[in-house]
Amino acid sequence: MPVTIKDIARQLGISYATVSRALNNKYGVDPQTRQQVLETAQSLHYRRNDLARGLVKQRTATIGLIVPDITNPFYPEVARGVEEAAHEAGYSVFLCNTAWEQERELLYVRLLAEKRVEGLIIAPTAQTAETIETLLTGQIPVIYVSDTQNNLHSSFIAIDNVRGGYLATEHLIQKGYYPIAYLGALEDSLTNEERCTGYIQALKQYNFSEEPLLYIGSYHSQTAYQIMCERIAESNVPRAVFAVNDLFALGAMQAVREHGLRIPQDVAIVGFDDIPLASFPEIQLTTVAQPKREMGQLAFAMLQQRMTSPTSPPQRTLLEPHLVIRKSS
Amino acid sequence: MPVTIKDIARQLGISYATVSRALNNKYGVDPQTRQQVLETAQSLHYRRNDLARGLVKQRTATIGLIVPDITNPFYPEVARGVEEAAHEAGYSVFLCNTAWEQERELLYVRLLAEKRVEGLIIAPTAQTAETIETLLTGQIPVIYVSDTQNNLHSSFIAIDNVRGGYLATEHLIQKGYYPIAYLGALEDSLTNEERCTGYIQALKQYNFSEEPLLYIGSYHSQTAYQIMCERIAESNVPRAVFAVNDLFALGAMQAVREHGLRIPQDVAIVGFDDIPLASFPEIQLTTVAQPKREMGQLAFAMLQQRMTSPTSPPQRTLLEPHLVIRKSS
DNA sequence: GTGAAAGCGCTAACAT
DNA sequence: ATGTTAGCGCTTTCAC
Repeated sequence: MPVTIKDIARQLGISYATVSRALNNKYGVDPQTRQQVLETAQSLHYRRNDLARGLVKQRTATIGLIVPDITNPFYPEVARGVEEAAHEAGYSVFLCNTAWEQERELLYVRLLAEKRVEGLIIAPTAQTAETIETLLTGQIPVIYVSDTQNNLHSSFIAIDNVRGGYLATEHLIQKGYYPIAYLGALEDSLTNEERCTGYIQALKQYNFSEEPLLYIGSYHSQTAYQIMCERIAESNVPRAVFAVNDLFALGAMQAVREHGLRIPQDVAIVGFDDIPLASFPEIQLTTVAQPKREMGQLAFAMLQQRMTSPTSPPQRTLLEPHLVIRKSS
Repeated sequence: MPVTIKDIARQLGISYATVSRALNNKYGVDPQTRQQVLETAQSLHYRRNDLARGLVKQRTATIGLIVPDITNPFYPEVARGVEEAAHEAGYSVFLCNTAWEQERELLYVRLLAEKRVEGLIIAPTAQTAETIETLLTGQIPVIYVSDTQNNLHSSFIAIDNVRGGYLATEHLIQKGYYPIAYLGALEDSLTNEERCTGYIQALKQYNFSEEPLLYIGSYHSQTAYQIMCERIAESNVPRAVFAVNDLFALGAMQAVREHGLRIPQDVAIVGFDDIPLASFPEIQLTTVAQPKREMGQLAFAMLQQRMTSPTSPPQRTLLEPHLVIRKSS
């Protein structure tokens, strides 16, 4: 049985209210008493019980952060941003990983709500926003990060994926590559759709005769690799590939290189995210950069705003994407 | 103000004890009553308060996982293993990232203890074990992962770093490379030291005339890169490099390649961890593999054992490292 | 099958 | 400056 403030009070022969006051640096405690309390707390290895504290204070100073894939370097970067900002504001953050499973996502939302986190930042697996909203029913403010949301009452911060897709594709078109394929995922769907929309827009804009070439697979690390391998086996290789994210681009790159094709001479590749690896010498992946860390920080700032004034109107922040051209295209 | 079981009870004109029973699927509740309770709970958007529940039950079904660097692909993999195992056992896990800051690590230990997690899995930043132990004073079971511990009363699961360092260096020696440098970090110290010890052992074993060549820097993503750049600038490039981990190896690789040197013809490189990238075609990094996912799963299994029988003797698991030879050496 | 009541560890009035 | 007390939301005896 852990030590409580009552144990301290008993040992000192004082009331436990005084102990509480001393421990929390409140006014009206004799400096000497406080000193004694602090000392016995130390010697008894007292640890305050945040469950009890949260229960009475109706505050936990904790937020939840739910990400779909901790294995994709993009999300850890965002997470660090959130963490930095939260830490500075006196909040601690509980990070949960859903591994692209929608069921887990809802589980964690429920769990975090039950643990009474004061806010939630979610990089959703798909268009689960509706479900999440009904699950929370406005009880806890939510900020969606790296994912736009259709329903107008929810706040999000994301990059302009359509524009990003457009920029990437435009670049490939201007380089004269033809045909250009889009390599995407089923999950991650809204993000995926938007980037794909940008791709199609660019195609239409510049060359309406070119049909979209969509390679869509499930979101596993090997998907992009496999899809490209199949195309190569069929001798049906596109001149250029725009991948929904850098991990997919890397998978494609791997497949292309393993089959002795050169980048960009045989196949040009563009990704999305600008993960640390993209700038690596032998990778040199052209990609649409996202301000990951900043997105995390901003997400927390938005959340804090909603935590302090829940009635404020939802914020919908769309960041400008920025194409980073490297040797892969 | 959130909905409580009292609200449900009031609306139904029953006592809230019954509501609690119904909600928890306890015996002795009229099926019809239960049904009604469930329905009103739903319609009122009731969410149970885990703070209150944990307070009375003295259980939270939650564990904490503290990692030093979520940005290093090694840790997310371990984290997934922990999560999988924990989830299966009905525990949820709160992941905390210390960013290699010892102060933060202690902060999180304290925080998680106050939140009454039932167990802690820590991949420590350094030899903080002593401090952590005194902080917890046996109140919460701890498993150290990916880090051996000197004090015999603590449990850990780690790879045999000395052996790993030995294997890597032995490989480079047998390839005939000379001189061989060790590229390590200040932080991560015990792990670092052990791998370095293995390196020195191999050197002594095979060629006692060769002096250890130690390149030690702080643990930032750019450190390895910078150190190697300096050596290259000085025209003082070792024939081979054994790096404390794959991220360092990658940094070295980047420096080497940017300066027009070839791998392994000019400089051979070996890493440690076998992160997903290591097998990438144009990387092909020889490395000491660690069973990351399994380590996470085992860590949880060990923790569970200690949570159920806290008096059981500490377990000290040392896994066998496995050298994966690729083109970089 | 259900209600009344105690109590988990703590904070915050309200007294003194 | 300190003690007393109520109560946060819940589970769990113990009655009935």
